[in-house]
Amino acid sequence: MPPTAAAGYELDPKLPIGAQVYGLLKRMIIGLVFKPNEALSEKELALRLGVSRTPVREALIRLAEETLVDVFPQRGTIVSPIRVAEVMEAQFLREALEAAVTRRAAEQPSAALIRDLSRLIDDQHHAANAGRPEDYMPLDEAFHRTISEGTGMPRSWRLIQGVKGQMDRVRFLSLPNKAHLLLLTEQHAEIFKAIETQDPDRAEAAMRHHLKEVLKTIHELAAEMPAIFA
Amino acid sequence: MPPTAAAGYELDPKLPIGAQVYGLLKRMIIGLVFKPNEALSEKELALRLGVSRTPVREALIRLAEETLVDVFPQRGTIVSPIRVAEVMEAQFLREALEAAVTRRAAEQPSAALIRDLSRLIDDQHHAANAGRPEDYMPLDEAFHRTISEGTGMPRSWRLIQGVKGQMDRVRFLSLPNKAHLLLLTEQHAEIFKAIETQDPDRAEAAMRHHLKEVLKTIHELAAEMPAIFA
DNA sequence: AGTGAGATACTACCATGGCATAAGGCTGCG
DNA sequence: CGCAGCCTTATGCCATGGTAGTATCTCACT
Repeated sequence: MPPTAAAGYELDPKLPIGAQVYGLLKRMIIGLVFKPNEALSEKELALRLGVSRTPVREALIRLAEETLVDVFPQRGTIVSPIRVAEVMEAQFLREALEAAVTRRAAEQPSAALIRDLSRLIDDQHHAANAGRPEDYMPLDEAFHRTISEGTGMPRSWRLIQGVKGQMDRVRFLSLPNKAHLLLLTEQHAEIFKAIETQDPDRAEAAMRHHLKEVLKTIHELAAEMPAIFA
Repeated sequence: MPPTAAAGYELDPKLPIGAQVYGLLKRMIIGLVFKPNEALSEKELALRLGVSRTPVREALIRLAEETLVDVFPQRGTIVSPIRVAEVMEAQFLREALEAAVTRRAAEQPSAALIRDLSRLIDDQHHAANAGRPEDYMPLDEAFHRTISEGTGMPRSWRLIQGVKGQMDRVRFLSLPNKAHLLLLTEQHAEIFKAIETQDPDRAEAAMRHHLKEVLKTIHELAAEMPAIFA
């Protein structure tokens, strides 16, 4: 999880500042530290992060491309509201991409891919039983990233990540419980088995089914908390 | 050397400079005005375009995300070489996205979509018979964009555009002749008919077949002119 | 002649300052 | 009392200067 809004932004001056600011702001937006419709000022962010406005601006431009912020020229920048239509489109695009990649993975899985996925599922099983979502989420992310990158498609993961932000923000609204984490792990295992046994149809179907889990919560949440939706 | 670059590439000071520089550089890279592996200096580009280095830098960052340029921190920026593996991945991702969108379009096509596509195909037929590729390319682009945006998925077009650059650069190497333009139009018409008659399977298949046309030329070209490939 | 170390010249990177523009409040008039 | 127009204030946008880092070139030394 990101540091809180109040304290502890530790930026490493040795690494490119712009990229760090981007990652930090993105995590804070997804983690709802910055709420939808909240104003984000270049000047104020730069002040609070202890950097100049240039890298902040670069980060905001990148976030705007992912529609996590809305930039109004000469007026201001706000955290974008959660627009149901956009979340649905993101879901659709992610499913299209990840289903295709998973199918490809199942066609010719490398030994390294099998090994990495297997290990990740073990770790997920432990984290799920511990019941701590904050430990689980990075493992979930790693699972999906590994399928893309382990199949020789690094760019597909970057595209998926770009659309995923909208969905993650919704997901963050509902803290999954232990049972839910175990269910997710079970679905991951199913995807893995299909890849391992080189069954593309089954792998694609399992991935599509898995991704639809997120969708289920959206409509419930939209009804519960309409304030932060567009 | 004049303060502005080659004629026809001038910038409107009233519009956001950064976005204009991005579009201009992208067109020049795809159009091979800037050759693969050619060095691009922030300072020199700014000088030639008559703007400051800041918007040039912003444009280069965006182009780097599309892997049209490679930025080496503190060293320099070059036009990325045409990497066959990247072109193949771009092709794969584009097909996954556009096949899904086309299927969706065929499920519930709006009247406006039918009308717009129909008109575009007429225009393409005329441009193809005239045999001028430079007139045809914008129409081709519009056809694909219209399917995405006319189906309520504006973001899908942005993703497609992001990966398309790599492929367009390859396509630019082989000037299509009149027969080829007519073939493309025929394929567009087939996609259109499938959408119009609400036949998702046929629409998706037609789009996949259409997109594979580009692939055919890649390997031939890679053999012909290995110099500009990675 | 070959090699290594240092100076140099280049790069992208970040900081800062001035600018134009648009929203919102205030004032004066109807 | 209501509305229109000005003005203040804040914003993002662009220009420019300084900094740190890297490759190359030079020259001394082996």
